[in-house]
Amino acid sequence: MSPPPRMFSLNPSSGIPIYRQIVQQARFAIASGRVEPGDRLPSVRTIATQLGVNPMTVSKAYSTLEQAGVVVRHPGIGMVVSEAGADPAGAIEADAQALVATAKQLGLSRKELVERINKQWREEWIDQPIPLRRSR
Amino acid sequence: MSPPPRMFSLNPSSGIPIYRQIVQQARFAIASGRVEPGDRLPSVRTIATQLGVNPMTVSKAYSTLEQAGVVVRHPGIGMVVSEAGADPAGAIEADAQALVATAKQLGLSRKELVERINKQWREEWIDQPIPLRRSR
DNA sequence: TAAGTGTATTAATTCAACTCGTACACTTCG
DNA sequence: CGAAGTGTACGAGTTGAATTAATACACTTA
Repeated sequence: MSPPPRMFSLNPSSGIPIYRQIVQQARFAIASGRVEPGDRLPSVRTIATQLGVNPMTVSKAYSTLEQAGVVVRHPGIGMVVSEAGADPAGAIEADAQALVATAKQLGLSRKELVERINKQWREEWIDQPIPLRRSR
Repeated sequence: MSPPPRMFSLNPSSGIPIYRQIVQQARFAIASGRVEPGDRLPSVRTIATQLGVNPMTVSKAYSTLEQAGVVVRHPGIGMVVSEAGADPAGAIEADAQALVATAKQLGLSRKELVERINKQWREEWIDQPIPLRRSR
């Protein structure tokens, strides 16, 4: 009943902070269904050892995920993926709200804003998540 | 004759950088029609004197506006509002780009993102939203 | 030429983000 | 209870981007 060997891996040359890489990979793992609500994430020390970083760095990642409602803290047990955590829409709620507010302030119509989003969608293909190291 | 008495003003307690305040106010002035394409913006030194800041600070704001296509530089003349500058869509480009990038990373489809925007649009009817700050 | 435009260059400063070391509170389970 | 596991509060160190400014310059206009 061992979880996937290595859930996280680092890309030192990416320039992305360690704790953010962990957050990203956890979110992606959940979004892709590799980890489901109710599943436990690896312990802070487990990940810290695997990645060779400080436990506090991992803790910061977990706190971020908890703040976002992706995960729930179970004292003495660890971090468990929440039900709502599986919904990726929640993760962008804050950004979406801010964008809509600005658009309205500038007098943009809803259609214009949506059109802008669509255009951006077509032009944007960067930012693939860090490749997962799957040992198999 | 005399142009609008004071096109720009500073809010020192806002925490928003000076040059960003200038950019914002210029954009709102254009979006609201107070300044139209073809109009000239006040000179760098005029604004610098009025606000008591360094000309370079104003210049940075103008460069930002030029970069965004809001304004065109006319050597020896000054900065003139461009035709495309009247389109407020450009002002939200950065935020839209960030939102799309995040959504893609989370595995959201384009339709789901747009639906999210629409929902947010309906729920949002604040009178004077605080302008966006950069998301970092 | 005189007076007006914007800006390249350089430097000082600030300030938030990031990471880590240590010690602690807590829960589980033998 | 005690050992071993969970996450974390606190504090400090480092770094790097962002912001603002002083100065001198290139350019256009009239």
